Amino acid sequence: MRKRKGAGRPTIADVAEKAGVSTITVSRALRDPSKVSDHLRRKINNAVRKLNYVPHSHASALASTRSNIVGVIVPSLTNNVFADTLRAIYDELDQGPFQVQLGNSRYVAKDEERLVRTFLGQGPSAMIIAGTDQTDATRELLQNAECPVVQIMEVGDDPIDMMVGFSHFEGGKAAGTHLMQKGYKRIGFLGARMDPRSHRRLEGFKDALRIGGRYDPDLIMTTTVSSSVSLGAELIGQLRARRSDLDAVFCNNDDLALGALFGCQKAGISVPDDMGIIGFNDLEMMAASHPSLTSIRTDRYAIGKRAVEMIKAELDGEVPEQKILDLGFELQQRESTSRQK
Amino acid sequence: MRKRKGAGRPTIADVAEKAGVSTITVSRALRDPSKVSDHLRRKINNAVRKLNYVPHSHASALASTRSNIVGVIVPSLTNNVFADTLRAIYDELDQGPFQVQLGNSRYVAKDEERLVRTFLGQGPSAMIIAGTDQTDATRELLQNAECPVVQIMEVGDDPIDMMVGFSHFEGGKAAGTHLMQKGYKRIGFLGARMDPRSHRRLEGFKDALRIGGRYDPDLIMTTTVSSSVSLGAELIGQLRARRSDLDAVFCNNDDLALGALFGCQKAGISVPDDMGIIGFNDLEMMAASHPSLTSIRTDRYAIGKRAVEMIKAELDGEVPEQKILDLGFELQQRESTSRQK
DNA sequence: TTGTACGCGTTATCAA
DNA sequence: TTGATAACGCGTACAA
Repeated sequence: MRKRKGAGRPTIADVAEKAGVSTITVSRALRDPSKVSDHLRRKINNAVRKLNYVPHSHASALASTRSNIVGVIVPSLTNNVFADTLRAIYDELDQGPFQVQLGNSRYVAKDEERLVRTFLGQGPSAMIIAGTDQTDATRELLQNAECPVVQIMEVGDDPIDMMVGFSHFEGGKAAGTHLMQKGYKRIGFLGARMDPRSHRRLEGFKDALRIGGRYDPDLIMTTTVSSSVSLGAELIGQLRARRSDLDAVFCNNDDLALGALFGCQKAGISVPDDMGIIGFNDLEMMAASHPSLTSIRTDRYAIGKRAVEMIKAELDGEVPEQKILDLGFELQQRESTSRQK
Repeated sequence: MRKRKGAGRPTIADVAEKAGVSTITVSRALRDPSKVSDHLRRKINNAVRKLNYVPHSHASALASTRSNIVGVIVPSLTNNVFADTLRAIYDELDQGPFQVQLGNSRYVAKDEERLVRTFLGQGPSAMIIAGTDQTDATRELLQNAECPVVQIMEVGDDPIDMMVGFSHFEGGKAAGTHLMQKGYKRIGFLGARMDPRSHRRLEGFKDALRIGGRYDPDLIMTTTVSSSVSLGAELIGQLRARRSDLDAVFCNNDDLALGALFGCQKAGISVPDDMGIIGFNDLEMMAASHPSLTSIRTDRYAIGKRAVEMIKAELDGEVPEQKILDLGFELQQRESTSRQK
């Protein structure tokens, strides 16, 4: 007699025996209660409670070739922008039977591809992935995946499946337009990391300035170094050293904007009178600073929430109203661009 | 004949056939190459490559009652403090065969317990959990779990298994001592969230002030509201309204400290001359602000890194040098507490 | 609505 | 060092 011991915990067979039914009835009662009569369902639920039965997700995944995992891939764990979205995803998914599997691609396309491969290997219920700049191989993997796929944080023309986000090009354009409207003339751009979304913000910014006749490539200062507050102070210092007539900057993100503010304060430059500053994302601190900082507000929590809602709808067989959801953005004007003309 | 289709991808049996060996030999070659002869190992590795075989983690977990999952439970996804540690955990774990399973307890002990239950149900290779304040039930679950368990972010007397972190009590004490040394007399405390670690920082702070003869409970201002920069400005305003003679504050964390700085600037109070400010954690922005902000530096990345190293060592059967690892902290003095006496 | 029989892909057990 | 066989716990297919 060769018995293996297993994990020792109750199985669906134990529940079935206690409830006096077959295992498949228990299985059905747990996954879709409507398929089992009230009478048996009650008995089964009682047995589950008494035995403290917990479904064995690996066995379930193996038998059904479908796991309850939702794979989520983001390029950064420390960027606040993704933190809010992740929080929303966890908040939404924790209700149901799903498990989040989180991957960090570190802004490296090949790492992203590897993660997608690994996650798809688990037969996920759905995939959520940041951005629209996947490699061809990654796109193909996801297209062939038999599960809903949502690209988040931005929108574009060519979704793998679904998309929730906003247009970074339009966001950058709005920032540029705003600075011109406030009367600033020599308007610069500070950019860190310069991932594809940053590039699109820059393109939108350029577009606005060209239209306004104020585009000057000499005022654009970017680096691939990752973003930080200190870097904002550094970059604005460098740009001013190059062009002392600079009178406003659009910062790639809020960390840089805060750093630029500190840099100006150290150099004795008055914000907003001698220098206008606008950031991107509108993190909580932007409203609290002194002077308060203008920014482009994006609803990152909503992006995560809606992404999960779209997934749930598709899994429930609902026909989606739209595959692409543009949540837009909103310019929050504050003191840093409100100069007395 | 009733064939089910499976996931369609190559299985260990396909590899075995191609290599001309049995399945179990392939299994062994993959898990512990030293158990298989060079000759067969080479053939197997070739077959794996040719078929593009990827092990099926659910099947493995089912058969072995042990998954490659490392469960990680933190109380917040948006708090930068945990973001750095998480990044380290992902960096370390991405190398090996492990998968991170991340849970967000939202600072709710019951949610934490539920997550622990769920994760343990997956037969994890290890568990990492923030803090030392688990419920009795959670402790018992983890104690009975047949895997390494590391409590992170703080150290204490009574580890479930292992611990990596530092003493929040001592950190708070160092902050209080520093403010007294700099000559501040009426020293307050600003605290948000007030989770157990915040409480221990406060206790350390009180201890220092009592020793220095400067303890005044009237100068302690706390709230259970979650921390933010805006809140820092608000709290220091409230505390000053109550006690206009306040001349320094120890802020529970850096967000509050930055907010307190902004609050002072708005009210026309000079930092550090009329108000000393010290934060906790030393986020990157603290060195960049104007004036720069003193803080207690903690090495959050190292905490994650060391936690994973301890896990790997224990899984490799090594005898740990120590079950409790205190990584300490370091006071970073900056302008916000450097007044001209 | 309920049940029977079997397979999902892997590893533990025992034997050689 | 290698292999045959039987689990691991559950869901699918088919039948009643």
